[in-house]
Amino acid sequence: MRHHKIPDETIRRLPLYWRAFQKISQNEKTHISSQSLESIVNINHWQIRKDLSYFGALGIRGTGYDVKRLTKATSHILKLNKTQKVVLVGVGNLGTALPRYNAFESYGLNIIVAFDSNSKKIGKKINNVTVKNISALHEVKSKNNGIHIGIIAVPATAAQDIADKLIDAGIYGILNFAPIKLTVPKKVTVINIDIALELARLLYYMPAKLTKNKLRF
Amino acid sequence: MRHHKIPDETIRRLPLYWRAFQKISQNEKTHISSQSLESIVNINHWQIRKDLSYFGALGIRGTGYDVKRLTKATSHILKLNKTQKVVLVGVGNLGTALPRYNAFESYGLNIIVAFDSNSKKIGKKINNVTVKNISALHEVKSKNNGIHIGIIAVPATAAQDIADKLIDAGIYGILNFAPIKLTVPKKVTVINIDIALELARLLYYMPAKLTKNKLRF
DNA sequence: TTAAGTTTGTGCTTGTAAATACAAGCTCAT
DNA sequence: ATGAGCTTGTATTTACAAGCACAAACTTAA
Repeated sequence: MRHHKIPDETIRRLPLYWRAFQKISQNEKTHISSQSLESIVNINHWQIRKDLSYFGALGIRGTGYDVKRLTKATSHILKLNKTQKVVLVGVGNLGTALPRYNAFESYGLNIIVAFDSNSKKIGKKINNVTVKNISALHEVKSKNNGIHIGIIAVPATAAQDIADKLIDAGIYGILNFAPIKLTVPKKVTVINIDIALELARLLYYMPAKLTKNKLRF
Repeated sequence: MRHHKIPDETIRRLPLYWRAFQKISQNEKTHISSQSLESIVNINHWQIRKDLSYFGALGIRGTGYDVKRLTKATSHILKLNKTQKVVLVGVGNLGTALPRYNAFESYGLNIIVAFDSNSKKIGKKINNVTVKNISALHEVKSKNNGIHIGIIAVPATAAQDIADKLIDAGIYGILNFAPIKLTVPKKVTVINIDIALELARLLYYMPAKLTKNKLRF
């Protein structure tokens, strides 16, 4: 199994496993079966086994998975074993919420600096994160301080320009909240979160009778 | 094609098309080909044609798609042709950002009331949205005012309880920001946005040399 | 009217992930 | 040490979505 390409969907689930392992290891339990893990993470036990098997035989038949070992393994795979520095661009409504959002900490992710173009915001501190002028974005590179991930929380019109600047500054991964598809070199990975789109999509699944509108087209 | 089940992935792209049509109809253009649409939404032209064909023959061969007609059709499918009322629960860091987030408006989505358990926040207004005590959540039902969508932006520990309450109050669709898988009846649709998870997932795709950590497991 | 040029709609192929079933491997009690 | 009872790892099947190619249908110009 080891040399197969790991499915993206497996990677998507991995942080869930990791978070569960963290929680379990706080209890006294040293081992856990895929069956009991299922009830924690709400993922089928066979799916769990298949996912974990991509990274080699990590479990012990008859006993289950060694929680410590799995924590170590998934930490390593997801590169969560040391704190990761993140740069944020855009401290508007959404951007301001992110440095305060403590869910990042649980993954060892740390927003260490923010940038904005609005001069009123520059110099402010959001939960210990200083907001700098966007023209200083290149500093991220020159300081070469191990920042490889950026969050874009600017309006759609500015997003591509910011993405280009981030990549210039040595960023290899972008979490993009702007509702636009960014064009980036192959070496750069972009993950999009389009909140309004998800909400709009949700509407489709609503029972039609609730939102009755007769219309032919 | 009409009677086939429409793929979820098609539904996921539909809001993107819709947004593009809105923009195009502001220009003078009355028709657009899948080819030119590709350059706007960054989705392959054959994918666009296949997606749209699920809803019947909406285009004209040799000419393209009638923008007005498509706007109407996609609006109807996504139920975006009239303003949709949304209820928000939890006005913490993330929750506070959402009523101010103008991206919702562009889809005709309208947060009309918010709830929180923190007494300090109750009575406040966030961008014209009043924050009420969470104990009054049932009002949503009694008023029966056409609210069928809820946003959960509370801590993971409280999320399931809030979900239950929302469903009791007549909510059929939940946008869940809490990092937990909600258990809901089949008639209710849940869409999850787990921001920290996406950021953690991004790490996996980063070049290993950048975050060098040697470790065997 | 006809032929050249466009553009859609869809059948077919390929790729990817979920679901299933079960053999292989481990533990523990006797 | 042996067999009953678990639990993993994976081969196979099933389901779904992407990618492709091209005939069908329309437009326009002569």
